Amino acid sequence: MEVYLPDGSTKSLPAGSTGRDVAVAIGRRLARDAVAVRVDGKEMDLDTTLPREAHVGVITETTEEGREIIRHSTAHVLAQAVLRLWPGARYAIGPVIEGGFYYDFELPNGAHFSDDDLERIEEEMRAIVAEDQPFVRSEHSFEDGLAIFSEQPFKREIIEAVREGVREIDVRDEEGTAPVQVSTYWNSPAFTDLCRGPHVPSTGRLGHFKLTRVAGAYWRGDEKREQLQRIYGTAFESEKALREHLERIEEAERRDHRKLGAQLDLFSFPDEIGSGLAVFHPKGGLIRMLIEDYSRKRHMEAAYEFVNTPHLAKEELFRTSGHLEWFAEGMFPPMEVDEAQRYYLKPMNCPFHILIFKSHQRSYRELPLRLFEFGTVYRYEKSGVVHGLTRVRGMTQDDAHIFCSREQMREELDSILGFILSLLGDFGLNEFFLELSTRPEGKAVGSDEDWEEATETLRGVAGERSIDLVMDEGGGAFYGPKISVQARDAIGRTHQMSTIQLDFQEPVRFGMEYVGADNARHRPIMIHRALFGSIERFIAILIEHYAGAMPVWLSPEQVRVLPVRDDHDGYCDEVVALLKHAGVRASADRAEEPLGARVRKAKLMKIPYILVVGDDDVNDGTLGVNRRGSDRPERGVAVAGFVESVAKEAHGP
RNA sequence: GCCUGGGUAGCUCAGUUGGCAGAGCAGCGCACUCGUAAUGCGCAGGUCAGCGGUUCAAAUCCGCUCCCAGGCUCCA
Repeated sequence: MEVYLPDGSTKSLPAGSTGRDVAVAIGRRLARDAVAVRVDGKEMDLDTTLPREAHVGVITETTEEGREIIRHSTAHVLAQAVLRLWPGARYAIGPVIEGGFYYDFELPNGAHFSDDDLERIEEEMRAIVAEDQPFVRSEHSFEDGLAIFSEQPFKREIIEAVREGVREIDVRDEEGTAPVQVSTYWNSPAFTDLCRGPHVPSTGRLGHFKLTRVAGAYWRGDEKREQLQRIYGTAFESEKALREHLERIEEAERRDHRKLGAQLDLFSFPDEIGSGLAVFHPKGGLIRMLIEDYSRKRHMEAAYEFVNTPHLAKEELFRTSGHLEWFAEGMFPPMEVDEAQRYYLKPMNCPFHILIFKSHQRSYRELPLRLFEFGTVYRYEKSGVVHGLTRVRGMTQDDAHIFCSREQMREELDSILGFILSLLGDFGLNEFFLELSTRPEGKAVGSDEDWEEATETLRGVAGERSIDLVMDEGGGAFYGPKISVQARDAIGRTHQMSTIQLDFQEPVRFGMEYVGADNARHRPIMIHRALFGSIERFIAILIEHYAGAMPVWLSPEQVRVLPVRDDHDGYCDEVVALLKHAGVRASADRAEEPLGARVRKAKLMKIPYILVVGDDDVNDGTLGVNRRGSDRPERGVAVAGFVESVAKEAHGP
């Protein structure tokens, strides 16, 4: 038989050879690292007998595909371990997810896993690995499959779903045999699981895993269905790779903005105020002000106009806008002001900006009219979803609504996108991709044609940038499709930042018009856009991106000056005064504690420059400069030169 | 909302079988005057999240409530 390899070469092997034979024929090392094979584009077990002619690639353990197979195989071992420890447990699904896997169970008598169970389960899993049980594939008809899993309602439901064609299944029809209908794997006579595969050849191939947490999860993600017990874990090909992965997770935890926010005294969430409602302390407030001021400056340059609107409004406004019809579940319940009048906290700023547009008759000469506001909105997020500053119940959007003609919209959208990328870049976010969210089925207003035109316009604008575009079907707002800009942070995570929404509906609902050059009345279209998303979220992302060490221009305290002894105080004060005069945020920390302790405190606050001044400096007019990120302080730096260079850095873009 | 874990001093966390509420850091006071990531001594600090119950006795056991974290999107 002939085997075509990915590098274009061909190998002849005896008929009936397996994937493993191919790996062995290529090399010993490859055979050792192989976990599965790809045959004509399909992943298969190493021990699968190959067809007479096939394109075969060996999947090795260090590739993403190889790791997925290891993780998936480990999930089966997890299921087997749980079934050993909880006889009568029912098992549902155990897929691979990004960076790991999970498996869902229903334990007998409504039992739940606790954190302590994880260790017991891991131990049992190690026993299964030590037993080196082979993974053996067998194929069955639907009827046999239902019989094998007669005690397993979740497995039966999956088989039924496959039979009814609700789910895709990997149907293989080789050499004219009947299509595979249901495939199972067993790795000991006592444990069989329903699975498409492939798997590693035997459990002995596994072992570098960790169970990370337990959680509740609904069967098929449907909150009306059974709540199952989920165990999350991850697995790697080696102990070293596993350890590195766990260290990466720790790194992410170190960067957690909630933790850093408390350590750096930036903000807090007092219980007395309520869930998802933050207060900004002086240092956090300063960062916030700096971000807002910079944004205002850029918006001013980009010909936006600044408006202000209140936080609440009468029910009627949100009826007109459609929010009460389409967004009510995201809104706080109304306030009854008197019998006849109900007020709502605003979940969005758009209705208010529309009213500003409508305050007098508009001419085409005024368009595009760009109204900008740092608008604080309130949204009722379910108690389980609030998270630090990234998912809150009260937030301030850097929100603008642009009213323009249909002829202007494309150019306007394009310039907004350019504006966004440039502004985010100034904050050190430079890696992006775009996401296009389309009409949410059953949750949208407006005609199909309008949606089509809006979606295509956005697609066109996005397509002109050389940035990846991914689709998010059904993810748009009720009034229109949107482009969101996703940014990648310093440790590779992506965050949704900006959104641009194109809206033909609100202008209709509010009866907006302008007078055209033809002296006739026309309907404007409306663009909603927020660049930071919300200031709160944006600050959270910056904190995590920079691990709390904000760029100099955004650091609440840029320079701290430490006199070695108290007879250096006078010189220290002079240096602070010079820095302040140059527009640098500087302060002194007197010699009431040992120098080392003061340096440490300043380091913990992640202050960009720590200056130490002592006898030599007083005599020579110099400084000792301890720069953030370097552990070697520089002595004898001239004051004037330092002040000039740090002042430049302190002012930002 | 649901599942799991948690809530003890400002922060991080101990607290055994139910038997006087603990430590480190931070704060305050005194001494120390120091050249680059923790000076020493002392003092103060608590409705053990809240409410109810069991008990001679509850941080600890039971019930309810509130708050926080993770998960509930990844599909054999």
